[in-house]
Amino acid sequence: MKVSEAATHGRRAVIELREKIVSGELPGGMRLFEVSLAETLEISRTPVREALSRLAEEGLLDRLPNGGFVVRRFGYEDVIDSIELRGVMEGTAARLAAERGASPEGLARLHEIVEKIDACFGEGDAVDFDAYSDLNEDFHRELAGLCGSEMIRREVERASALPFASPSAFLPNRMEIAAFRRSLRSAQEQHKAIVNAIVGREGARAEFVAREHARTARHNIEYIFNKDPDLLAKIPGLALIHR
Amino acid sequence: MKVSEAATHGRRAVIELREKIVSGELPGGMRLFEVSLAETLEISRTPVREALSRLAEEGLLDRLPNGGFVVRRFGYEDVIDSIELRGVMEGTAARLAAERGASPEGLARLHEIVEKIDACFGEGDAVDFDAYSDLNEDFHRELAGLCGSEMIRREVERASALPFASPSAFLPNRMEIAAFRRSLRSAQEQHKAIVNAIVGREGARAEFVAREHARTARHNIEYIFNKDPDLLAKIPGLALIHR
DNA sequence: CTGTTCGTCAGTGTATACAAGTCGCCCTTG
DNA sequence: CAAGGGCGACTTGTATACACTGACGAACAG
Repeated sequence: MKVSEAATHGRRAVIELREKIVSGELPGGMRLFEVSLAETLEISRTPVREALSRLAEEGLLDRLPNGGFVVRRFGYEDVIDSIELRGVMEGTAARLAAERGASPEGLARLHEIVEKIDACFGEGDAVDFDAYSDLNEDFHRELAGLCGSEMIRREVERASALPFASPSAFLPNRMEIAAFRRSLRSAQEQHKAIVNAIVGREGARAEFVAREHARTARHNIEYIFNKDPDLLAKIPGLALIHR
Repeated sequence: MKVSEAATHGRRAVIELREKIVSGELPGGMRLFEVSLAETLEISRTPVREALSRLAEEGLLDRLPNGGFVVRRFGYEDVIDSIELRGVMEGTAARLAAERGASPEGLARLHEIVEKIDACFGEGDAVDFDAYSDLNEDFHRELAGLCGSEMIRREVERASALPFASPSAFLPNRMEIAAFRRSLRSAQEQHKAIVNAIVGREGARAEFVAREHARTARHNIEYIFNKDPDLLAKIPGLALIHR
């Protein structure tokens, strides 16, 4: 058996089912039955139950009042709202880091990430997307934990958990649109402003730049919905959106 | 079998275990073993697993990396942080209700609740605690759903889920301290200000009054920790705090 | 034709036996 | 004495049989 596979049937089931939900293969509103899933995945009902329970925790499934699960249905408004919530949570993490003070180590790591992101930009519109995407995630993860509170870190991460709420959800793998690439530069300016505000103990500024930063994602998704809805099925994590 | 009992062993186990955690009988940091819990509750391991899974979802347990659960450990900072987060979330709900507009029905229900709370106050410091407590919960629940977004409602409710994060966590059953009773009046003033701000589409005001409103709870818990720590074991939902 | 009741069945709830993994301890060996 | 390996107990993972419940439909009575 492959080592790369998660050790247990339960973990594997979580991964496979998540993939099927995110890809839209199990569409929103569909009820999931333990027996049929067990047959599909070729395991018994027990690890299936385990997996369903974890996916409910993750927010991809809803529990029915009398037992059973349905795939949660997400619409345009839910995407907007979850981006809004991520902005609010990241804003709170930034504000608390400014108000309560951030550890020198954390700030150093954040500065380092920002510098590395700078290095992703070349002449003109050229951007190293893959590197930017990874570093962007690092930045947001570091920000979440910066104020030193485990509870804040945890809840900020949670707000980024849904596939379309993540900070790099729309950081286009091979997106050719020039406006999107340019938006990365202004996003990086916001990264710097957030760090600067935290260093200067400017809580309100840190909070609201972080919120505005999340608006970039909202702007992108609005563009996609209005101008290029075909992209919906193509961008990972957007295929499950109900139209 | 009694009708009042939750239908399934699993549900009953959730209730009993939650009670034992909140009361401090199962202290923070304690590892929970399926077999021993099954023996204690006189059921098999299956519904115990189900219950543990739900309590992890609720935030009272943490999953261990290689299986198993521990009772989550909460300290003073966690109480402060979770109240902060509830304030942030309720602030967001209030702001969005102001910005996006609230339904007339929702606003009417909110007004009605506010009026009923007014009726809880008598001459001098007299307050009908029980009625206030129920109505206060109604107010916060109504506020959470006021902007019409199911996702916002759900996440605000979630932020109030931990026993010491709930809006009426410290609304003292039989608390004799006059200052606490007086604080209820100013809390009610804040209720009115929040509603007023929402009606007037003043998003920023709604958000920050709601945040300040949550500070009442923080103020109370700071008082308890500093001046009267014996109360910790007595107030429901505070017994699980690690000192 | 409509309402009610009973049966069937699909699906989850529960118990339990067995498998497999993890961790600590002890023994062995260098 | 230290390090490494292996043994064993303890705990969770998995399969499966059976119980229970709720929903739907058919049949019968009013």
